[in-house]
Amino acid sequence: MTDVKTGFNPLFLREEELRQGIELLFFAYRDFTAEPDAILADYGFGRAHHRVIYFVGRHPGITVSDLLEILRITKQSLSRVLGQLVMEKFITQRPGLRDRRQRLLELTEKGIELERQLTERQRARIARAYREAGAEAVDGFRKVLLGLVEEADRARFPSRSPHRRGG
Amino acid sequence: MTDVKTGFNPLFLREEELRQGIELLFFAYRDFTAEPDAILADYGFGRAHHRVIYFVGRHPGITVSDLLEILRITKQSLSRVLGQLVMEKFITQRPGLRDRRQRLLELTEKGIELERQLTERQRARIARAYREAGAEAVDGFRKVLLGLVEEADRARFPSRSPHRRGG
DNA sequence: TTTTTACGTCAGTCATGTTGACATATATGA
DNA sequence: TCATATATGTCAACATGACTGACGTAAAAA
Repeated sequence: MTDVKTGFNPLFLREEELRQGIELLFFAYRDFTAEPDAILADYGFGRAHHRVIYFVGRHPGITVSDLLEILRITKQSLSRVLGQLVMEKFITQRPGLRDRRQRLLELTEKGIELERQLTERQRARIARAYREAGAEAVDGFRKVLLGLVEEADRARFPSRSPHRRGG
Repeated sequence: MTDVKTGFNPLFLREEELRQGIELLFFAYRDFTAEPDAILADYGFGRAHHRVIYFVGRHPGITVSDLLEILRITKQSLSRVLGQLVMEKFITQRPGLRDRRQRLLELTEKGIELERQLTERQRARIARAYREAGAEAVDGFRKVLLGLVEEADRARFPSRSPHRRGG
């Protein structure tokens, strides 16, 4: 039985531990977004633009509705940001082949360059944290974060294939 | 030497792995904030109110400047949100004892109740993720997230004392 | 006594989200 | 073929939460 007085809890779910988890997420996310935000400001863009650029870069040819599902915002919100990015030639639209109602989105060369510049900072930050924490910690990080994500979106994260040593 | 062709990288820092980390953070944070956001809407509050309520609850008697450092926003931004919370009696202010210029912030009973209601959802979500991932994964999660946080703020997260089994 | 600090306020602006209504082109099913 | 559903876009109005800049006040510190 759980011993409240001594602070021992077999499920490791003590209040303090959970609050630290909450705060780690807050501080990590705060610092994780700060660097790209500064770069975006130079372009007159904001974090919303980064998200669009990121996911279009990640899924070339993505449809507007798929992007909306990822971002969980309204089409009107997306429209403003996406419109700017298309107008300023960071993203191109082309009609779908099977379904010509769709506007498939892709980064232009310019868009790829900005995406690279933005994501580079975040990649470097993650890389450093991964390196310092070690491979085993990275597995735990992934496992817990995946548990925080809604069931429906977990399929976006296939479990890694093991490292092929020399193969 | 790193073998690019075979995808083997001894530092585990392959592009794909880093992008998955970036996306895990995005999706986890998105879903982590969605539930409290919905509750806050019932009160006519937003995420900014949650952050203030959370950190005042976490550090009773916190000063305005300390809160500003945590949130990394301007005093004008904080002012509006904090002003509402004080006016609607979720938070009280009292002058500092040693320094009477300070306004020490504390949650009222009403504030504590709202904080509990909001944080409960996040705590439950984290608790579930922790439970499903296991203690070892939790350690890794903490280690990596801490590495993402700016050096200056890492001291906010003391390393856990080991579980005392039986007192 | 002067300066600095902690905090507040007024005013204006911007980015990003919302709801609601309506429009258009295309796909799909009866 | 015709009706309906879907993918996308647009206009308008609004709320939240961030920003800068300027100025004010009380208390601490030099």
